[in-house]
Amino acid sequence: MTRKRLQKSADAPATVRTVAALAGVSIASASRVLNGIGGSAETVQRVREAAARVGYVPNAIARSLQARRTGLLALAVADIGNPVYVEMMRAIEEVAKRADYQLLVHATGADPEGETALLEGLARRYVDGMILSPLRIGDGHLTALRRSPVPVTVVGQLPDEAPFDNVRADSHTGVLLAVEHLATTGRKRIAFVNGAPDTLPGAARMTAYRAALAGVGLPYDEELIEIGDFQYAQGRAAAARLLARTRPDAIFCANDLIAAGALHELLAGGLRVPQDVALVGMDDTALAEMSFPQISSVSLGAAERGRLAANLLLSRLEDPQLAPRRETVAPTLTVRASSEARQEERHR
Amino acid sequence: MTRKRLQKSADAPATVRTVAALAGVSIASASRVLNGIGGSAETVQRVREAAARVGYVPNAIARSLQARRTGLLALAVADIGNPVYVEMMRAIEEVAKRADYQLLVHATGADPEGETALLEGLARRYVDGMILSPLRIGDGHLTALRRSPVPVTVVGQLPDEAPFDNVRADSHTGVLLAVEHLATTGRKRIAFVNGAPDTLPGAARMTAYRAALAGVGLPYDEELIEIGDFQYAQGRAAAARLLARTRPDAIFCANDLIAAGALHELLAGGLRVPQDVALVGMDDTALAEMSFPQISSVSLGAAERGRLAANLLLSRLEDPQLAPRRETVAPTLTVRASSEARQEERHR
DNA sequence: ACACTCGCCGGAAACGTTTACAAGACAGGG
DNA sequence: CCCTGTCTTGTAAACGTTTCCGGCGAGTGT
Repeated sequence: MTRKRLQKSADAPATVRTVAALAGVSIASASRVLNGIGGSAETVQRVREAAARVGYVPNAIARSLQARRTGLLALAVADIGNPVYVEMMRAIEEVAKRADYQLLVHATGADPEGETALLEGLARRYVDGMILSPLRIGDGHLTALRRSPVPVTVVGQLPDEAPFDNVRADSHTGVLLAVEHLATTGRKRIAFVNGAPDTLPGAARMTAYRAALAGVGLPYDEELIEIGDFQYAQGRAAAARLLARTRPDAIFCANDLIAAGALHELLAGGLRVPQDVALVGMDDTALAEMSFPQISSVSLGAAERGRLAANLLLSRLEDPQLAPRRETVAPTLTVRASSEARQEERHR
Repeated sequence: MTRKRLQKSADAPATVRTVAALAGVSIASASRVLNGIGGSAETVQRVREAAARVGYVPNAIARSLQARRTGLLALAVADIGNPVYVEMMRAIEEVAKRADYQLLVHATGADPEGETALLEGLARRYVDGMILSPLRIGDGHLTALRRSPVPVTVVGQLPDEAPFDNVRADSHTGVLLAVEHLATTGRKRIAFVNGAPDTLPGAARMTAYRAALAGVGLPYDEELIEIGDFQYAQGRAAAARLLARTRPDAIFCANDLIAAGALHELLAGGLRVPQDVALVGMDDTALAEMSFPQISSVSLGAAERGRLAANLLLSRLEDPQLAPRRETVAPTLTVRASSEARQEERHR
């Protein structure tokens, strides 16, 4: 049966059989040598040489089919332009690399079809597991998650009964931290520029804002609310509308991109930050540090969420029978120049 | 030979044979129905039903092995935290999607080992092609590129004789644009904050800066040069060193992250931008627009480079025999508030 | 009634790898 | 001299698909 064409069309990529034939051994021996298990000195030498001669590169797809694993993990995020996801990605990558997985990232662009398509595409075993951080989550997602042949860990709010590994931020406490901070430093008219209210974070932050106001004994005022999406441009436009309408003494923004936009509007309007208007963002990304003045921001622990998600996923890969787990990470507030107490003038 | 176990261990994922057995047809028929080609109404119905019952999800790995294509492209960039790569990625993704490829991104972290490892790993046919945008390029890269079984398009400088599809920016002209703009608006002491000089862009921008100075008839002054890397923090530190040492009337930065850092230092030092010191960045990313004042920046056409690279890759996938091609995209300067002409006071 | 086409079907090969298994070679110990 | 154990090798099955090909039944035209 070795009378198969030993020479293929000449430039077809070399396979293990090419190598084996050239070295004059069986494909089993060739494979063993190439994987560094067994083989007499003689065969090892011959196979190595043959492999080098034809420039043999193993076909990872075939290997994965046989091994039933690829060694790849995927991260799907809505918007990789948002630095908070970059942070999360870095954390995941570190954990993954330590367990000898490579991480691939896909930006779904917040479009739910893209996300389910990804679930139905990539997750068909191109990757061994997946971390998904959706902005919205619909029935489509849930059924896609359920059918997924590989484990998926979800970062973000998930219906309580959904049986998936899940890491969530505590937006509620995070918003509370920001509002309390602003209130205790004497601000009374605390505006809120939210992202899209039909997203999970958007909805959560909105209700948390109302609750927080009540908590510190401030009245809720429709006038002080504006809505954009979670991007810079829309956030900035929303801040502009807000400032054209009313004059808050503080603005809390649903993420740092929005906060950067608001800062821009404030400064362009000749207002001093924080003396005239204080500013607090959310996610505590590099952007908050890069702005001038630096923006106070509530961290929802993106890196920590990434780490946790990665670990959940890895442990599930080891033992698929595990019961679904759910972790929540605590927010922290970093106060920077944009919301320093009023009385102290800034100096440097 | 159908006496193979029809029931596997019960919870093993369903394969096409499971479906076929359940529907009482051959695997060939099952496969055909599942791919929507042929089949009598009767069988179509039975197979569909069986597939739904067992929650059949095709194994993409197996499919790819047979089809010898995966429908995936990869983009490897050094630092996904740099918005310029985000822009490039978006452009690539759009082109890829239109050709029915999905794009996966991997951040190599500028570490050359990671990059060659990626080439040798991913490119072993997990993806159909790859776009690589390395900061440095060594012999390791070149040989890895040569052995790669899938086509790789390189974005960035490449040795002239290297036979790979290649898209490059024109750093030289870009720097010239910036320096000429600053010079013609009356700036005489134009400082330069570079990134790592041992990277390809770093080296190119350095020599271009010297040439540009000569071009506009300004003297080259060591004092006006500082070096960081291409990140914000190092760039900012470099700008701080520069300002502690001397007093330029303009700063040109090798990318927008550095420029953002320089802006921070300038403002913190109480200097007015652009009245006291003008500022120009490079890459023209979202960051330049988000800063206050907005930063003038030279675009090296990241999106366009991405588009071109994607198209080169796609056309090579169609016809592997194509001769290697090389494209260069022209830079453009966007003047914003940070470098407006001196005499006009800014207003808004 | 016969030859022909046409659509559907199943068997089997193929994609490129790893690995279980058995067989052969050889050495050492009794 | 034989038995046993170790080491190496090759054959073949397996991973889960898709697809080539030959067969078969039904319909059509003469």
